[in-house]
Amino acid sequence: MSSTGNDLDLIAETRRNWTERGLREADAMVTATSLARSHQIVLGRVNQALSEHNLTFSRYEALALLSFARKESMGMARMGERLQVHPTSVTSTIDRLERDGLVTRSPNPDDRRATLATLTSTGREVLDKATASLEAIRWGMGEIGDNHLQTIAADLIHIRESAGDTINPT
Amino acid sequence: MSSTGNDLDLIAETRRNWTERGLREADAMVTATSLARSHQIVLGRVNQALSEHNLTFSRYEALALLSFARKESMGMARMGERLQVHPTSVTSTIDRLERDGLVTRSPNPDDRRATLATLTSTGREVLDKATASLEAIRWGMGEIGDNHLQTIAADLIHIRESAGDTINPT
DNA sequence: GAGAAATAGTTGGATATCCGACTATCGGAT
DNA sequence: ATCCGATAGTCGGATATCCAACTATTTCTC
Repeated sequence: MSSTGNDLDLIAETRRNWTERGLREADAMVTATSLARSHQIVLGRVNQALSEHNLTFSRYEALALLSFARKESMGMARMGERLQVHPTSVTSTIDRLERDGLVTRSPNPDDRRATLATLTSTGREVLDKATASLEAIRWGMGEIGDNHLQTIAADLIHIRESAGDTINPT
Repeated sequence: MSSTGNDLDLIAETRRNWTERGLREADAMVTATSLARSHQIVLGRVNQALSEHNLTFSRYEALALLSFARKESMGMARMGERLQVHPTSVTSTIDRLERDGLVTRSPNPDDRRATLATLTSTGREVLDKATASLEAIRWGMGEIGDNHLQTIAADLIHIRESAGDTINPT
């Protein structure tokens, strides 16, 4: 799972191919590709670690978000904003969490359009165990030192900023 | 699409929440989350740009890979290795490219198990136009300067290396 | 107040991805 | 030569994600 079986640098190879063809924006292409590959690696490790808890990263994120909310409960629209996914993705995620007994749905008494998702005690337990698993694998970051991790996160701020994300000073 | 509508830094907020709860590996968590968000931003822009060509990034990558191959033709297993996706994903991608007339399937005369995917002339045209669109948006990297892009790609090498990817010196 | 505009959530449809299982074929070992 | 493990590709099933469209409410506007 960790080794790719390839004996050549796939990204350097792609850069070479494109450059031969007179590509512009080679740096942007390489960065975008590196980002995609890195994400694939990290997400794969995280999902692997979460699979023993019958979770995926999406579901884990939803549970964690609820755990921080007042009464461990939150409206679904708000969840979509926080998780930055489409409302239909929230519906889908909560469907499965509810099916597995980790979350319950209840009507919002103050707004009859709205639905509240609430963490169950089981959901809380699963979340805590899953969090321990993620800490054990350092959220998929392998043996990379904190200094490098901080550098990566700091550099990625350029991308988040370019999309209009709010960035607070550390 | 670019602005999130959130007036707070979602990642800094998550760090704060987790730190209050005594989380270990906060840097790893922040980096993993930043990576996921950055990927989402870039992939979203890229897919947006490709949508006018009826392509997705996955399909674009497959076309580009074929365009570099001898005779613009390649076995599907090899495509999976190069694109680093599961064989069934290659089947699925080629299905759609074939449906749209951008690629054809043909038997490999040297190995009756194997199937060759070959770029069609239409596929080649669509690829070239799509490439121009991606260059125009700098592969989703916005206005970020090449110096920053190079830094990001260089930092992400730590992650790729940790997964056993082959890295060639620049 | 009444109608229009905005918001909350769901459903249906599409794509991408993985996994397990299955068929066909290749190739090596005895 | 034959049998068995490895390889190529596909199919069915599951999840995640988006978009368009639809219902039910709420809120804003005149």
